[in-house]
Amino acid sequence: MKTVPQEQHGDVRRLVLDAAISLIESDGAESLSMREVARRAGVSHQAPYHYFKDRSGIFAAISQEGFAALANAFRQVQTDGTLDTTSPAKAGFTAYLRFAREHVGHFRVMFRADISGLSSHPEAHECAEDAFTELLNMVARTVGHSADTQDALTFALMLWSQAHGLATLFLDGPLESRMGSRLETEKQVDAVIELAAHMVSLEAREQGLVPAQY
Amino acid sequence: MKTVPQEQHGDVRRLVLDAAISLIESDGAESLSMREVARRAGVSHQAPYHYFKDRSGIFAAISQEGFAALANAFRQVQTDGTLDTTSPAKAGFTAYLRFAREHVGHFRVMFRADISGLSSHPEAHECAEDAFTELLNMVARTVGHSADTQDALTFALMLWSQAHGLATLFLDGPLESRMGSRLETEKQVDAVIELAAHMVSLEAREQGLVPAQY
DNA sequence: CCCTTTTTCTTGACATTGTCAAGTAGTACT
DNA sequence: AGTACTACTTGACAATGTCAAGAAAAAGGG
Repeated sequence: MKTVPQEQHGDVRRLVLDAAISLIESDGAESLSMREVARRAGVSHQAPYHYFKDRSGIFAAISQEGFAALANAFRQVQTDGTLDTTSPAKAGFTAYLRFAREHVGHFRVMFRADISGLSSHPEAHECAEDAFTELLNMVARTVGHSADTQDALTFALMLWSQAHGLATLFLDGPLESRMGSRLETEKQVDAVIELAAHMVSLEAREQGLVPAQY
Repeated sequence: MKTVPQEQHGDVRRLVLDAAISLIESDGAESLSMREVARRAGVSHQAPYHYFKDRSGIFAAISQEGFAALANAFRQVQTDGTLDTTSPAKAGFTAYLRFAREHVGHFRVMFRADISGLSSHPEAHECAEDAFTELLNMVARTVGHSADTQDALTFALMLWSQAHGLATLFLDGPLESRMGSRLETEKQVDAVIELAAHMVSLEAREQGLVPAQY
């Protein structure tokens, strides 16, 4: 088993990653600079290169971390057995939106093919695959289990698209100005979630889906 | 030692924009460089500055162009009076995804708050507002007209989220590797569209929505 | 035609960036 | 002590965004 770099003394790797994430949160991925990150971590401009091959290495590490956290979030959606069968998708939607809001820095990297590093960094790619698997599991668990694999995939993709679109539109989309306060925005998101979850129920009923309890 | 003006007083502005868009399409917005764009447009490294205030000015122009084109696309969805009442949202979804696929360069800029310039460039912002208005119109026209303004907004946002999420996931998301061929991907997208459109029909029927024909 | 003004583009310069190369202080083990 | 390795640092270089200033070309008027 491989040793994962843990909290040693003043772990520079962690400092660098956190600086990068907070930089992305505040100014977007565009303006992440190796040197600025190093500066904020209080190290020389070359220190980060000891932990990350290059700039894209930092992005890859962030997206890896992000997908791992997302998979975790999926895993924790209603595993306690108390399923809301009238609105089975709501918990999933809410969890996705919360993840996006609480991990803005990660989220902004994970879904950008040009910087996510999923194609070039296998370890990040694996975490993404894992997250997708957990998504499928979550859908089967909460909404229902399709007999046909293809149908299950399509259903899951539809749900993911809905959640992902909502998250990206409200995070980075052109809606900020249109919405008034932060509270207003929150209310609007909840309304969309409610509507979408209701539609999912209708569809699930028509398809005769039932949650895979266990 | 200067290059012959092969383009007849060709609009440098257009050349620069097209070079930028194609660069973003192939390598992502991250790697758009003023100087590379100028090089591809066959002009000096400072020529673009005559048409765009700075790098962000180019992005703003692209997102403005993009939102204008998107508004246009919305306007053209089923204006011929032949509405598909059993699957009223399908045309809209399809149009959105076609727009995304045919304007990848624009699309990648329009929905990134850090580079879209919507907050700093009013003319781009206005085009975005316009596109949103046209979205609302399109929804009322094809799916149905809600009495309650709030409901109509929520419904439109739900539809937009669904379409947008699907577009972004398939354009830049972690699905490329999972999908096999390009054809496979296309089929999967169509399946999701079909499912989503079906759900919209169910919901519209329950809400008693009817398309606003005129 | 020439002269002036404005638009359009160029060259030059500078600070900042990503990254390679090489050096150095500390720790671990022999 | 010596040797190897880790975790950095300093130095250098090409490339980038952008400011400043100049040149060329076009436009307009006499």
